[in-house]
Amino acid sequence: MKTPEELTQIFRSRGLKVTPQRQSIFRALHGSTTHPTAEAVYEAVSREMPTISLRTVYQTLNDLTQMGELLAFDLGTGSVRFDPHTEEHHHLVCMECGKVQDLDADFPGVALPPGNPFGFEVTSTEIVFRGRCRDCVGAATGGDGA
Amino acid sequence: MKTPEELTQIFRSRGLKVTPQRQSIFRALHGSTTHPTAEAVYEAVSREMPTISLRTVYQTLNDLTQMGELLAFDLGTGSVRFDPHTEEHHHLVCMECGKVQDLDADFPGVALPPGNPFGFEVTSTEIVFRGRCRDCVGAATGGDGA
DNA sequence: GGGCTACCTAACAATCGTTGCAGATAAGCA
DNA sequence: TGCTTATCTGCAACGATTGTTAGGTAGCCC
Repeated sequence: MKTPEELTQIFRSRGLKVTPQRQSIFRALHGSTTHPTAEAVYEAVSREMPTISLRTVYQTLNDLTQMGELLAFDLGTGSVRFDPHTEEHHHLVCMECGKVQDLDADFPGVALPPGNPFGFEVTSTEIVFRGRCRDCVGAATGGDGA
Repeated sequence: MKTPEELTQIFRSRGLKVTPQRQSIFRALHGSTTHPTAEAVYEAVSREMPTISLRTVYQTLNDLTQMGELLAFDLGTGSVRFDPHTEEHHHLVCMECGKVQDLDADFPGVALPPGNPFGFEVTSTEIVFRGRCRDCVGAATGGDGA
């Protein structure tokens, strides 16, 4: 994720206005290491700007996504998540609590079979490991959730 | 996907009734090689049973999913898709038309780093190739969509 | 065949995430 | 400062899905 300052430059250079709302969203995203939903970003921003509307947050997140400064993905957890980490990487999805972790490992063997039998033009490859995160494993085997 | 006959057995053995509606849904799924939405299953079944309600289709699809006879997944195409192909496999997702194709290839190198640094317990691994399907590539490069 | 009970339909409301719209507001520039 | 135009906000609406209710139907077991 670029810094709020860089994003400000980018917005200006595209003729987009840099409003306090947008700056607040930039900061929220820059400080986030998770994969927030639009709702989560809205909550974070609301703390310093209580009058911001959810609509504006969606709008700005979509703008950033279209500009490639943010990735949007939907792993079946109910709502779209935004990822400030725009380089190709993979995900660990906990089926119990819905948490999503980044995985930066490289998987060199992952490519479509040679000859491209599907005629499919691959833009990005994502590996999703589903299962249970450390916390949920611990809660189940060790401390029985109490 | 098990055959309609097998599913009939399974339902019976669980004390669930095997109604014509359910049988029709079994058939629709068994004959499907795609990843239909609930709506698509509803349309297919409606052809041979026009009075069936969408509610019943949702109900039965959820039952099958809970029994593990069907996989439900959401790749960000707007609605949940059901996959009669319950063995581990992968997907090609067209970002243009939303189509989803199965990929049965095996990727032996895909596993979390040894030592399990994340404490993550993997249940299933899915690889999602995003890009453009044959049809959309063809429409863009060749016949300009006409 | 009869009875119990699950199941089905129909209709409607509600939920949730997300987006369209219209009018008010303010950023950026001269 | 003043203007132009992008942006913001609030609200309504949308699409997918589920809950509910009531009444009728029919599967399954004896």
